[in-house]
Amino acid sequence: MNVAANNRAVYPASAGEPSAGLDRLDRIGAIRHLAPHESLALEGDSANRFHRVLSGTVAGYKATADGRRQIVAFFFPGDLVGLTTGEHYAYGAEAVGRASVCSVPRARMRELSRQSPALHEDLLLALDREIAAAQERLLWLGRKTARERLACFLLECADRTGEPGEDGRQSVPLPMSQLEIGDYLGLASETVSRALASLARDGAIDILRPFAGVVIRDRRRLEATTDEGAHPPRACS
Amino acid sequence: MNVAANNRAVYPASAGEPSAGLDRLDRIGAIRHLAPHESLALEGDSANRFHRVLSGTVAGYKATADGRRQIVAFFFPGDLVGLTTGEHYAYGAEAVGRASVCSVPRARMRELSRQSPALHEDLLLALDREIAAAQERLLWLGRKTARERLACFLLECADRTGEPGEDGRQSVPLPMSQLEIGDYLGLASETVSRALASLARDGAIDILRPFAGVVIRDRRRLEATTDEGAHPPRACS
DNA sequence: CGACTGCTTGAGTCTGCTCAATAAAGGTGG
DNA sequence: CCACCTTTATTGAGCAGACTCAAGCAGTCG
Repeated sequence: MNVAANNRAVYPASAGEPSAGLDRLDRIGAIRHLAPHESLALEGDSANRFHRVLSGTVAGYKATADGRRQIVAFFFPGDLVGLTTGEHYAYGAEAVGRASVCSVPRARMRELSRQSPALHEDLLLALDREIAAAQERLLWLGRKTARERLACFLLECADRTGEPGEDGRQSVPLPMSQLEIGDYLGLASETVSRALASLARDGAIDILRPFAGVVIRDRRRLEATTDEGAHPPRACS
Repeated sequence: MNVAANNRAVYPASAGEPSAGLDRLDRIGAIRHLAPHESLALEGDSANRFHRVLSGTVAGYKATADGRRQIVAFFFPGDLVGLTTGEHYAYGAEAVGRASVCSVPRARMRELSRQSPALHEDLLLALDREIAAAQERLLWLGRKTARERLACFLLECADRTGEPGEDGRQSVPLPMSQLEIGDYLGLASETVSRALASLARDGAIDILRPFAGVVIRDRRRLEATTDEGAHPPRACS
């Protein structure tokens, strides 16, 4: 069995070093500022433009008829929202807190990507990462406990947006509410609160008060929590 | 709120009418026959070729260190397995029952897709569908009950591989075991069995004995079960 | 015709949800 | 700048859906 390195999604270069190919999009798109919870697109809308996050955070979500909601992805600065070849958006998108995006007409983008192989390559990579991320999260939602999901989530955020702090402790700002974290992880907000408290109790993290993120105090321990198993320490067969 | 039509993934043309662009792949790839549970690729393997399913079914999966498994996708004839721009496979793949695939070196494919816009277009579409499918399933795993997941799954299979039978009842062969269905839906196999029995008791489906699929007896009812809510019929606010 | 694998069904347990009450922040307007 | 109101987080109690463990029963394949 080979599961060693692949249990967390990898985001080579989303926030840190925005790729040269994508950067040119920022110059041709229309900038739009979003208030907290303002909608960028609805699920099923015809998809004639897509967006690149400039600042803040955007959540992509799906919902059931009776109001249950599942956040399908968080988009941070540099990420592309609404990538699809299809006619309609597969998910709705709204701002988490204040945010700004740059909207590019899909037609214009196609044209550009035909001209620039670099841009084209970057788009494929972005699609690829979106698939990998979604599938990674299928494992979380299908097979992991609340504590494990939280640990995975915090490590993901740390790798994507966390500040360096390579002395063992790393500050991880979390712009979204615990309810939104719950909608991302398939948990009730109360469970998120409890799981966070539990991780803090174990000394893996410190919770910022008032809640605005966490500090990873013991990354090793957090990584271990990523796969600790549902039941108490049960031996491997 | 607009959630009407988008709660199930749509697979425009996977089995029925394989696209002309992709078909040419079958001529240049090496055909490989797989025994039940034979592995096609391991998670993390370097991804130098990908595969098109010719017959049978292939499962793509991820696993945790302690052996829990999540099937990320089922691939039916005509589907592409292991599409990625990245260096390594994001998931392992193995045959469900007997299967055959056609393996194409990635390098060769790149070349072809540069020459043929039709093929290129088809590949983008396939990627797109893979994303949409994965995200759809995030909603299932994060927010739906066992019965709901089963109903969604059966409808998905019906739309992808089911035989016509548009007189209200449709035969849906299920080549995979209930354990595998469980690994796909994030459920224990016993729960799958119970949920199936429950749907049959409600008259939505008939279960083929010995287990090899179901017959959709009342599609309407099955679709309703797709979103019935965790708790007993609770009114919408 | 056995041995094995896969499905069914039951009993009991547990994780995570719901409901509820309280507390702490943040935003607003006087 | 403060009182007020809203939103978000915390914590407890109880419930329930799904899991585990276990036994029994086909059906299949050597």
